[in-house]
Amino acid sequence: MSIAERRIREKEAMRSNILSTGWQIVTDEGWQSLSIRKIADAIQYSVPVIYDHFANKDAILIEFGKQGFELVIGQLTEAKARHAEPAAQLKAIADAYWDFAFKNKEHYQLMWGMSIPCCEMDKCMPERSIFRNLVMAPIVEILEKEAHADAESNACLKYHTFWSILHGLISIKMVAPPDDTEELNKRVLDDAIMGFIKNLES
Amino acid sequence: MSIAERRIREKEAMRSNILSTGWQIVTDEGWQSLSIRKIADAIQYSVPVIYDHFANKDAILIEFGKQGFELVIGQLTEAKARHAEPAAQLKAIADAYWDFAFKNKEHYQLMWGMSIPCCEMDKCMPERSIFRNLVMAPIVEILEKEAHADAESNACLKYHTFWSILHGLISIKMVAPPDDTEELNKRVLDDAIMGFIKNLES
DNA sequence: TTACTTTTGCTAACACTGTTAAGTCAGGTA
DNA sequence: TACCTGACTTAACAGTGTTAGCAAAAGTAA
Repeated sequence: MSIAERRIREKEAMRSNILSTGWQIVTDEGWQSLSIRKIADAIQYSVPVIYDHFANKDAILIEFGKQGFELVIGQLTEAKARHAEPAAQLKAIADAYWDFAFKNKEHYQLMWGMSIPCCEMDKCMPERSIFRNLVMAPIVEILEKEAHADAESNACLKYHTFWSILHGLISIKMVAPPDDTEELNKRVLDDAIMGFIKNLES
Repeated sequence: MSIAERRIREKEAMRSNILSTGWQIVTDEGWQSLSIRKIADAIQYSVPVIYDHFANKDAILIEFGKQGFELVIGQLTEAKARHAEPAAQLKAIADAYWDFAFKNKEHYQLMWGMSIPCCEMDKCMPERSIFRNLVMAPIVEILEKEAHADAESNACLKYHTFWSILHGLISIKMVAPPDDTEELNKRVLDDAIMGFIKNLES
């Protein structure tokens, strides 16, 4: 009983030790240079121990992606709650998402599988649908207010557009950082999102 | 004279042999699994000869990125030439860009440095500014037609927005391919780009 | 033609990756 | 006490990018 319990506890402790040590390496050197051996070295265990807790290296990176989703969902929820009007909510979500991406660059990249084969993503990431619902709700509200014929199916379309704009801007800025000013980038975001919202309402 | 010329010719032949053989591997197995040894094997030379022609593996991948730019610039130029009105030109460019991205997935990914450390990109890729000018021209035209106060500076903003929408849509579809229908994706593109153009004109 | 130099290409290694088979040894169980 | 299960290790396999050092061929000058 108690022994088995302790063993489970120890196993979980080891697992989270691997994750937090791994994350330390990621923040220090970038996720590209995370390696199983580096983790093993840091936790002072041999390499195969890590494979007792994770199927492979990708599983560890996917775990970080999940953590990223949990983080951003929290921040988006807060940002949304600060406003009543759906248009204002949408703008707040966009701003919060933007902030998150650049304050949590490593997380952001792992969330959208910049490293991981894409097919496994959807199964491992139920968080993506939470994110989706969060963004979709205010869009549906706006469309319904404007009494559009097919609000539901349009919302799906508009959701994709909304966060394509966001993700596009962020991707570009991440690939080629210092050739434009910080300020221009924020203006592009504002321009795009305000245009999008305006279009939604008309 | 003639001997030196032949040597240069042979050297260039070897270089393009490396590139075309490398590209064969990329199209067969994806750029992630391109390796120097695989190229060496395929061209039936030992590994170090490749380093006589390219500083490292990244240099080869960057070369493919360049080729991608040349390709897309050609196709966008054609698409643009088929229309007279700047709004129609912009739409045609967007459609052509979209087509290119999915018909040349490997090229597209290498163009935007999904593998390569970003800092070196700008130096190695003057093609990016050609691309930029190509897209910017019709935007400037529209803005000037509408007699906007600061057409020039706005165009820069709008250019970023335009292709952020494009790149965002494409990135998303590339990361998670089969969860939405082909048709929806095209509708999202049309929706986003038409909305963008409408905004530009008002 | 001979002697010298340059170029070309190779072998073999270094220092890393991810992953796993096989064995050791301690803790817990009957 | 004898056994067994698991935790943990060593050592290896099969890859990766990269480079030092050497042999042979090719071209040049006497």
